Amino acid sequence: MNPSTPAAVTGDAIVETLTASRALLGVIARSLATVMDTVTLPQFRVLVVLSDFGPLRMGELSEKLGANQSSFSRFADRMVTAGLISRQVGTTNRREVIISLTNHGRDIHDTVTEARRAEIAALLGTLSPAEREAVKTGFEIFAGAAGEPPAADLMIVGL
Amino acid sequence: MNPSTPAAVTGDAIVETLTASRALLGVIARSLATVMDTVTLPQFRVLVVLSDFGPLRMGELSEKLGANQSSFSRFADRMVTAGLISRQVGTTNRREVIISLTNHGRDIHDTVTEARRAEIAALLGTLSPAEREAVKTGFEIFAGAAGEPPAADLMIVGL
DNA sequence: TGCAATATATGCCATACTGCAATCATGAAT
DNA sequence: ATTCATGATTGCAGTATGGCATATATTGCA
Repeated sequence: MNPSTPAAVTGDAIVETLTASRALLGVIARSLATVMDTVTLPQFRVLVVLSDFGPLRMGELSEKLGANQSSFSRFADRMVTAGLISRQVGTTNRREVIISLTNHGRDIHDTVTEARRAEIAALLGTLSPAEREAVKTGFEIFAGAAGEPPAADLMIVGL
Repeated sequence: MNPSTPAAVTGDAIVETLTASRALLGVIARSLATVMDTVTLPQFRVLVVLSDFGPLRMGELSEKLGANQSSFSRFADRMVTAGLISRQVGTTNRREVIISLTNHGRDIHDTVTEARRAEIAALLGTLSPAEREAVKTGFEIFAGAAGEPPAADLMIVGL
């Protein structure tokens, strides 16, 4: 279409991608800000995992979080005390302890998710239909190429 | 161009945006993983700020980080001990203490930045020139609409 | 029944981060 | 010279997270 080399195009695209990633990180951060006085980042991560997978055993949960099992037991203590999750003895196997979201925990997760959606919706709302379509297409292509990040990667930053 | 309502387009675009944001968060997280055994997230944030603004006074730095000034003094102790930053008495005003990046601190910041660039470049490299262009355009539009996130927002997530 | 395996919890201890109040060092002003 | 203001550090105290080794409870097996 134009005489610029592929390398040059790629260079620009990298810069745009990094800029957009900062912008999206801002959205993520602001959505979290609303609940950061109630939960810590690692704790929020637990809410996300439980929301994705449903109730899990202590061991499964600690493994998914990459945490030491014994560390996680006390980690869970704090979240139970805060009313974010609940412990229940396993029905079939009484030595298992099942962790579930409480309503409060689910509310917090949903609050963040909704804040994120709302901000992005508002942001896209300022665009023309053509621009929205361009954003959607670009993100679609990028997300397809990148794939879903492994849960373990996201935990590095606590989300 | 087609009969779909703006609302429907926006809805799809929101989903794509959220998906892409997870993908980008994965890139960010992996780029940090390489240095997470050397620095903590809050500490890395200091490296970013110093890299952006150059040497700063204790007070300026703690303010930019939204931290209590006395907390930050000991926070700085740890980073000095780790060889990430250095303290220097101010030249004009001897009660000021200037914080600068050490070579080690700069290296760590650059390592992360470079890892991020490299992964995005590799990712974009798998796309056709037309797709790269579409990604660039979409991200450009989105970033333009979103604007640069305030530093305070990024600090919520420690970056 | 006695013993090994499994799942979780506890004892102990270490580090990172945070805030408030008080202190120390330096510079500026009266 | 004394007093006041500024900038940073220190004392004290608390929360969150983390790991290693050990103890407890339950189950399954011999």
